[in-house]
Amino acid sequence: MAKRTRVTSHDVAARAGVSQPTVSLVLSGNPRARVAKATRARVLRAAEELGYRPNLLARALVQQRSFAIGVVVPTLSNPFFVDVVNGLERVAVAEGYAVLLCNGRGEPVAPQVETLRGRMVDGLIIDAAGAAGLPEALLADMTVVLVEEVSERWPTVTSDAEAAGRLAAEHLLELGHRAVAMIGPATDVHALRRRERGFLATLRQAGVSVRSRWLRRAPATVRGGQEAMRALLGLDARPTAVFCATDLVALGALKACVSARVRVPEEVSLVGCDDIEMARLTTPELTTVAVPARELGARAARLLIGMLEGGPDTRGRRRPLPVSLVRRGTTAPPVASAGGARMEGSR
Amino acid sequence: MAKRTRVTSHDVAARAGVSQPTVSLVLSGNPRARVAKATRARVLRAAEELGYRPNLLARALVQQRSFAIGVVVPTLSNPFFVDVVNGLERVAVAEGYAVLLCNGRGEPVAPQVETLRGRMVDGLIIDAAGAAGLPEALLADMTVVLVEEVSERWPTVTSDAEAAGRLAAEHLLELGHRAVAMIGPATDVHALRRRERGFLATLRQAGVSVRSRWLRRAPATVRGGQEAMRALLGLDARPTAVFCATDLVALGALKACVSARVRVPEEVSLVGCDDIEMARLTTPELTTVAVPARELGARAARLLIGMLEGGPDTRGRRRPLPVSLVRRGTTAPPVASAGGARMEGSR
DNA sequence: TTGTAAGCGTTATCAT
DNA sequence: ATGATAACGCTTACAA
Repeated sequence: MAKRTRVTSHDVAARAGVSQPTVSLVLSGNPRARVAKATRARVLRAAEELGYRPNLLARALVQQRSFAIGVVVPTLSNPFFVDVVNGLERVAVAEGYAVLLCNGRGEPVAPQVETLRGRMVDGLIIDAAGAAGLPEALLADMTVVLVEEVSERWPTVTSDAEAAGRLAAEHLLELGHRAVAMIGPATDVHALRRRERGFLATLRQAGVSVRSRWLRRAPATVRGGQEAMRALLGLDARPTAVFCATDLVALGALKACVSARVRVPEEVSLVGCDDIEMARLTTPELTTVAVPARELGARAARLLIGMLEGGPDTRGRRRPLPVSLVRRGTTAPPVASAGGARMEGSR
Repeated sequence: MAKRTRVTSHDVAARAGVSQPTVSLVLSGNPRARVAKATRARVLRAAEELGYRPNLLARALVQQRSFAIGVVVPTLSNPFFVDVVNGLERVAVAEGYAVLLCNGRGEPVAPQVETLRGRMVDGLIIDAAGAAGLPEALLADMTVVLVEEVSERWPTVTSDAEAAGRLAAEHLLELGHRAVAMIGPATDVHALRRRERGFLATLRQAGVSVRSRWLRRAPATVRGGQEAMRALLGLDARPTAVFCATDLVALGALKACVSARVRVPEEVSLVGCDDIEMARLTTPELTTVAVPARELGARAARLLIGMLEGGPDTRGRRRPLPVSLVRRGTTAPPVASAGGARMEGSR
């Protein structure tokens, strides 16, 4: 709020020579508002002249409805989440909802949810932010949709994360890789765990097991991928292929390979997951599994708004969004000599 | 808002056997609240048991203060702005302000500002979103800080954009480049214009002029850079070096070169601007001018909050934040044969 | 068709 | 130390 008091519906009423509720009647777009043409015109002109903007807070207070939805994402530094948000905002705005975006920045989300709650958002979309770990009371009596998580309690929108892992595994197996590693999630992010599970299960079914030293865990960041890959390259026995839980990790891994002068894909194949824009900008381009981020967001928004508007029961779990393998430059058949060479560490 | 009505201070009052204002007195953390220890304890317990959360909307309404600041950025798909937001959020949250983030998504910002205004944010930070072009009335009686823009009307926080252009030019000149091109901004984004101006002015002072066909304009996106670079490479006479207004553009340009099998930096040098994380992930790594995004955001937040709290006049324009050249792999001296070769277009 | 009155959940200014 | 009472700016019956 600015210091000097803003123009209210009272001011408009005074100027138009009508009562304040009449102003409200005219301006709130209430369909069954029966106002004389003349007064309506006067009110509209007065509002225009005064530059009147309704106070949405006051409106929300009385309507018990803010027409705002809260969105919690773990970070915006991963372009994947930016895409989810983009998809979701487009829908929300079109439906007349404002989006209050809470950037987790890696910090605990509870306070953020708290804030959103306090600001009386009509509903909440929580994306991969560990809603399961949230105190029960925090989300009591809230309308919530979860993205990329599972829950008995709230409806969810997910991608087919296990399929993502499976596709990556099948691709590597098909190329002939048997010495396969993975850089999985360091924290308990549901979708990433499922990618891992799908990957490992598929390998196992093919009779390939991932040695424990080849199953690394790293934060879902470039740096995380970089460090994990560095460790992998430092091992006596190296894998011929690595699946990374996210593209950001894969980009870090690729960087680590380049720094260590390990050729990709000749010496080691790399598969990411998400298909962020950056995946096409490296050389070689990153082979990855495309996950429909925007559609994930759009669906979540549609589902939430549907629930808010109390339409027919839309909560029925829809099937996960399909993912697809995108073959690019970081994967190739393994060379025969794999599994033994040792590198001297870079940097 | 959820359907079933939420617990209010009245409920707490009833349970604690006190009046509602007493509850407010206890819970609002008012320093000069003189409440008996016993009552205070009872109130706190009742609140705890009921899971009471104050309605920030109601509070804002009566206090004429929402403790929220609005932030408008042109897009979150450029990591640079994500960093600005990160820097700014850290400060805001520490100072007890919530951040209402408005993602421009390339669409006009007026409606977004409108929303923020309606939601009674205490102040507004507008980053490179063309606040100058906004209708006068829209920002009337608002407390505003501009980032990376100039304005007589509002205080601003900027980086030294002209220096950014100058550093890029000096670097290229030093390497011996004379056939120099630039991919500038397609729209009127102030900082980008100034980068361009600094670049061109420095070249001119060194007696180098940029041919008009070598001065391209493109949206500040990867695709924009890609297409502009493709056009540049298709020219009969090619430049030996290209300065891109942003890293995203430079990344696109680099990609275009790789696709066209034009070697960087041997055949063409590339300089970006911003120093986003991605700049270090390509091969070769991108030479760029580092701009302190987070610090830009942090300063803006500090300035705005200072104004809101009505501290001493902090509005005095501070000097722009310094930028610095980061020499990496996409720049090298030109080869002698430059300026003539023609490529057959890729794709 | 329009004005009056009530109330949304707070905080703030008084009496008591 | 605490309890009425009056805002804050709006929407929504209900009266006129």
